[in-house]
Amino acid sequence: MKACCSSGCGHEDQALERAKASGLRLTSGLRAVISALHDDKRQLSALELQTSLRAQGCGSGLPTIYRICDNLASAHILGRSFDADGTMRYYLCLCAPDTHHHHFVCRACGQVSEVDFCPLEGLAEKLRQERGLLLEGHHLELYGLCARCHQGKGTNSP
Amino acid sequence: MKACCSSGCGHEDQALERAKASGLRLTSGLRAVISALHDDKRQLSALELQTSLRAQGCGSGLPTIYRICDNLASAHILGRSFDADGTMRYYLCLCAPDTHHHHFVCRACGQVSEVDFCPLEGLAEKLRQERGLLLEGHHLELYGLCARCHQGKGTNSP
DNA sequence: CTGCGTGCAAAGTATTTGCAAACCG
DNA sequence: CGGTTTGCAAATACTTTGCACGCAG
Repeated sequence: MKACCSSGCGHEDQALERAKASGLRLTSGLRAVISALHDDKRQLSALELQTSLRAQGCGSGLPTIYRICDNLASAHILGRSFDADGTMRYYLCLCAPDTHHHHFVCRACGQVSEVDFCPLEGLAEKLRQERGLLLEGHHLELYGLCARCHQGKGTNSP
Repeated sequence: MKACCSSGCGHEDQALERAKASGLRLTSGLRAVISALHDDKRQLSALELQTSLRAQGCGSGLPTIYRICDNLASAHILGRSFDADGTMRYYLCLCAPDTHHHHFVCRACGQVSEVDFCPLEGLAEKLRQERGLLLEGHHLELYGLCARCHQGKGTNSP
């Protein structure tokens, strides 16, 4: 029983469709990467992805995994970030590529929730008036406890 | 004529004091790192720091620079972040260690301004009520054009 | 069939570690 | 003087690249 997004979950197929639309070939490695990131909703490093792919029976090497992820990131299907020790991590980006949104990372289970609004609404205006700073963008990552880890008081282990 | 913080600028001395208070020895390498980060207000990588130190006549090697920065970061005198290609960068953190604040990085000149308020005031409440997410912290980086690069329309080159 | 995607091996680059010598306090 | 800091060399870890082969479309 795979944990999924609450809704009927066409997310995985949707990601594959978008990959195809971007001109990528739907190879077994690519499918496995999307599937892995979809099931395990944490941000995964290349090494973790490889482990996960092996469990699916896909023996892709690290270079291949990096390349698949690069391709998917270029197509805005995956996002990339760096964790505290500088390791690159990938996550499935379900929102439309042009939708401004943020990520909430659970400190306990590592799961990532997408937050579809931006809490920095009036900030650009404020910074411009008070400091003369022209705000063009921002990078925001939220962390804490997700609903399950918080309410259940237990670890929502993946 | 060194560009400085507008005010009388005891920032450099203040950082050194804090380092001493944390039990660090005020060696020439440490002084040079603080001085470099103070003058050039961008976020610097270890390699850039080395170049800058050499200009000051300090020939410290990379491992030493990493160690100095580690020490200063542990004492909350430096902050660390990773740029888009995963390289570690250090910056002087002038606010008190327990003051919650953020950084605005100028896209043109690279200079970092500290923003001493937090634009995410009501967010924790909102996330908890609407999604059951318990927000414990966040990482926010703002980028755009600083006052000089914006108003002067020229590049405020360092 | 045609060329993108993959596998493997090897190269790079950034960062860390070990140990003896140098230095701060 | 005693323990922290440094220098150098070498190790480690992560990521990228080159090239021949295989598979998707």
